[in-house]
This record gives sequence, structure tokens and C-alpha cells, in this order.
Amino acid sequence: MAMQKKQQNFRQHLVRSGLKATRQRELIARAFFATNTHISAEALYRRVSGRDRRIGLVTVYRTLKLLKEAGLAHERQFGEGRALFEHASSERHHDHMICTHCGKIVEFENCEIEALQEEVARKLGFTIQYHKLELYGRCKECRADASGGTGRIRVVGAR
Amino acid sequence: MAMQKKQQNFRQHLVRSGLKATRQRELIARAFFATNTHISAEALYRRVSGRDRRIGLVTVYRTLKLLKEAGLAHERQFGEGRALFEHASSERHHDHMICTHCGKIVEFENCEIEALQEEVARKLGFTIQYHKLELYGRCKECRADASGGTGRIRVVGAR
DNA sequence: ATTGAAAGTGAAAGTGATTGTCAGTATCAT
DNA sequence: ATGATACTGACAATCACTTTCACTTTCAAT
Repeated sequence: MAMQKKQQNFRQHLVRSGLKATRQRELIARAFFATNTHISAEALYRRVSGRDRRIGLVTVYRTLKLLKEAGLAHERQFGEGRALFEHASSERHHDHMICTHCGKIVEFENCEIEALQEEVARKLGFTIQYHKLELYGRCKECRADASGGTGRIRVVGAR
Repeated sequence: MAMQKKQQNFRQHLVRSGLKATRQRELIARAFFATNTHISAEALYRRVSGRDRRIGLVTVYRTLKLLKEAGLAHERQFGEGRALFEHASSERHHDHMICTHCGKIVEFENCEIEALQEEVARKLGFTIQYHKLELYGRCKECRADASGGTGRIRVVGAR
């Protein structure tokens, strides 16, 4: 989905919900759609703050919540601490592989694993509603660089 | 591993680390080993508090950290919020299935899934260090009860 | 049994991410 | 233009821990 389209979807969601399309919301949504990584509220705040110093972190949190409600953003809790937000693509469900060294996040999907999960749940007498699968390890670059030194650290995800 | 054995292991860990075996630590460890579910620091605190009102929540947190260091406890972060602690059995790695209705937690292991995870990681150029797999859904009892009513709620995990 | 250095303790304050409150401000159908 | 309604930012509050600090306990060496 193009950025313009997403922006429009967001505006539609606001109108349908009897909410208002404000300068701040437009700006925050635009900044969010302009990212292509997993981004934290704080990091997004720093970006919009660059364009308009008067926008508060609180409004960023509120707008991200609206984006979630609009089905345009997903919130993810990796490891400890802060949440990261990603675009909610209309694509299928996916899981994540996270580099413990540089923070890079790669998405993947695997039907076989999903099928096995269903099987496990059935055996346990459960009906799965949703799941969380995260693989943590070192990516190729960080493995090459594995001396543990301070070598070039490519942080791909905004943190 | 019997509770006595665990208690002894803990004491050994303390001595080896130049730490002291105090009344509080003994009591908290004993209470922890006496549980057989996933328990929060807060819940464990309430239990020891029943035996000795003067033990602080802070000491429970500190002792749980020591138990982790001793390799006798694992900390788990399910969903949002508080951490739950479980006995670190010498058994193999396991994952968790959690009932979103009553909070029941069931452990399971599945080699096939693990193998597929390794395969995915290899394809992405990653080396897995650890992973997190959590299935959320309704257990048999809560499904039967699925009218959504306030029916009998069997909370198995201490929260 | 006593002692004293090192470690431990509880209370209270601090954290860090996020959420709630509130008085003033912006939006938009009319 | 206007006014009802929603929105905003600053600040306080919350939640699950963690740190700090003045006092207390432990335990190896007497």
C-alpha cells in the first residue's frame, strides 16, 4: 500500500470514528508511514520533533494507538522494555528474527511451524487465538564481526 | 530434583559466590521451591509475607535474582506486565501455551518446531542463540465455558 | 562466646515506558 | 463566524522493578 493511500485510510478511520484530523496526527502518521522498520514511540517522536518542536511525546503515543485501531500499525513487544511499532501490511501473519548484536529485525513466515503449533495446541486441548514466535541470534554481519569488538554496528531497526 | 536438594544447591551457590545464607533467603527459596507453577515476585512475596511479615518485596526480587544466577529459576515475560518465575528443571528447553481466559500455563516441547526454526534462521543467515515461542488461546475448560460469562475461573498459575 | 569486616536488609526514593488528568486550544458541521 | 466536541501539551500518576542508604546480620577468626 502506498504511503498516500495509508494516509488516506487513516483520515477515513478518524472521520468514521468521529475524530478529527489534526495537524499533529497528520504529521505523526506521515512520519510513521515514511519509516520502513520497526520503530519505537520515542524514536518516532524524535523524528516528528525535528519537523515540529511543539509536538509532544504523549501525542505520538496517542496517535500510534489510533493507528493501531485503524488497523494500520501493529505493536510488538520484543525482549524487555519499549514497544516497537510496524506497519500493518495486509500480508499474512509473520514472525521475527532479531539480531542480539545490532538489533536488526527480519520478518519471516513459515506455514509448517504454524501447522505444528496447531497440532501441539490440539493435543493440549487448546484453541490457539494468537501466538508469538521470536528467534534471537546473530546475523551474518555480526557473526563475521564476532570478535565482540566495537566493530561497525549496523543498527537497522530504529530504537 | 527434590526440594531439599534444591535448597542445598542454592546454599552452595551462595557460599561459592561469597554470599551469605540468611534467614530471608532460606525462607524465600523454600517458598519458591514449594510452588509448582509459574509465580510472580509479588505473589511469592505474599506467600513468604504470611510466614514472616518483616520480609520485604525487595528482598524477594533480590533472592529471585540469586536463584536465577544459581540456575535454579527461570524468568519468563509473558504478555505484558510482570515477570513470572519457574523452577529451572534440568529438563530440556520447553515452550508455553497460555490460556487467555483463566491464565493456565502449560509447558510443551516440540523438536520438529525447533528444527524448523533452525532451518529458517539458516536461510536468513542467522545463528540462533535462543528463542521464544508462546501460544495463546483457550483451554478445554474455558472453551466449554465460552459463553463469556463469569463462570468458574480456574486460575492455575499464581499471578 | 565475641568481634568486626563484609554482606544483607527494609524503607523509601528513583526508573523508564506508558497512561491519565486537566485547563487551554483547534477542528468542523452548521 | 461559531460553538459543541474533540484535541493538545505539560505534568502527575502508574506499574514493575531497581537503587540508595542507614542500620543489621552473618560468619570466619579469634
